[in-house]
Amino acid sequence: MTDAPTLLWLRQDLRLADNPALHAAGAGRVLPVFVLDDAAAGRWATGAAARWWLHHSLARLGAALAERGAPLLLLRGDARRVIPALAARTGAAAVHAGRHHAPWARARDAAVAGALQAEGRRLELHEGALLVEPERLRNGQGRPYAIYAPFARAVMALGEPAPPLPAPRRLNGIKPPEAGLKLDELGLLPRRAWAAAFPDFWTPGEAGAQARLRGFLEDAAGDYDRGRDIPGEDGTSRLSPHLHWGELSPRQVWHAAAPHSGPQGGRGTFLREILWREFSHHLLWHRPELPEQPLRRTYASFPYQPDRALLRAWQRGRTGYPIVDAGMRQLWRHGWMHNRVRMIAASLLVKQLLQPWWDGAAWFWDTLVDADLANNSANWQWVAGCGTDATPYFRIFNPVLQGRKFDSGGAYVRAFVPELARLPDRWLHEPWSAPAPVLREAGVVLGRDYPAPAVAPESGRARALAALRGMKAAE
DNA sequence: CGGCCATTTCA
DNA sequence: GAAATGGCC
Repeated sequence: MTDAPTLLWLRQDLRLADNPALHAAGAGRVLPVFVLDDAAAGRWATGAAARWWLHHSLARLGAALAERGAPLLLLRGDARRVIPALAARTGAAAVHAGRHHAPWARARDAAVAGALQAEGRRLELHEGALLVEPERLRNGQGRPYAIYAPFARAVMALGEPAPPLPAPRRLNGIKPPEAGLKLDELGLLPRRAWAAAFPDFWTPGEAGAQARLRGFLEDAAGDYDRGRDIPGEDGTSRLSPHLHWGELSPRQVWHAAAPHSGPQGGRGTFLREILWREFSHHLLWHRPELPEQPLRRTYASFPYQPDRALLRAWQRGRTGYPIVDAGMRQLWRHGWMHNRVRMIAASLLVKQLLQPWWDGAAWFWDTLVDADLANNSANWQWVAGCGTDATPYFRIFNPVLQGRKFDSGGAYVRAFVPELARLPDRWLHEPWSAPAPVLREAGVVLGRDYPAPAVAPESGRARALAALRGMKAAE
């Protein structure tokens, strides 16, 4: 069976370059396959915005693979059944796939490996989604790192990751035993016009990822230390959705960014952001309860006050806090929110509005094109104060001060909250404080054109600290 | 990857 | 009296 074909099972590694699974499978006759598998993912099935991305990414990947002689087979169903069945029909000796570290994916891969093995075939999982595999990194006590700073130091101390693999020029594809589904038949695109503006901001697919990486390193990376915190500027890399779907590997990013500078300066800061992604993924690997349970167990008794109306006001960008509302509306329109504003918006929901962090996480999961179980869960726990390396609960963002500091010219708020556009900078981040003549001049009636604050500015912080004391008393 | 407030420092 | 500093929540 030396000429037995192999399956290349693509999941979250939708690229040709630096793809170890493709590299291994592409040595012989190969059938690339993608399976839309919502069953195994359960409640963490890909959210609506990420599905939009996936649709377009698969379109580009399918074209690139077909060009090289191995068209992509699209299927839907439970991969625990679909992959072994396809392997049997093609007579494949091996299935190659990139490692996928989410808890549900680990369980699924174990089941697939078992089913294949029972028929004398094998599942080969390849590295490449992370810079360092989670099993490989331990602290002085032999335990996984729980704090970011020593984690990042340890990763940096490992030195350069291996150089990226080239993309194959030609592939020896086999004829699939079935026609599979057309891309449209996967039903990934939203029915409503919600995502209509996404194409103005994103180019899913490997070429778009490379273009974005090069553009960022040429334009914004040098000023990243400052620019990354200004939501009104295009100062971040915006690589997160590309990284989530594996259109780009972290070691490709590393090797593209590192040559330009040492550990200091904009590129060093940028690489440390890439390490936050790495840290979140390691955390999820070692603490699979991360999406569901607070890592600090005392927070299980935190007295959240679930309120559907408050949650909805936050989701729709109608909290009455301009910087937060701008962020929530950016999220709805672009499928993405600037990182600085994510922190402010999340902090307001959890601390001032006393809404459960998992409700916020669920909304982000459905609306972010970069929704990623590790990053999303870890960062929400960080904001909520219940993560291992979390911001202390009493560290409560003041949305007015944050707005003044990071959107001082008001470009961001004016872009997404047009009803406040004519307010002068002085009052833009706290319209409730503006004198009546100023509001009149700007054509704003609070409560009609723009909501009054969902929680009174002077009481939000006190409420949050009172709730924290409530939790400690309940221990 | 804070904010608040008391206190100090310097114009 | 504004701006910087430091302890505490």
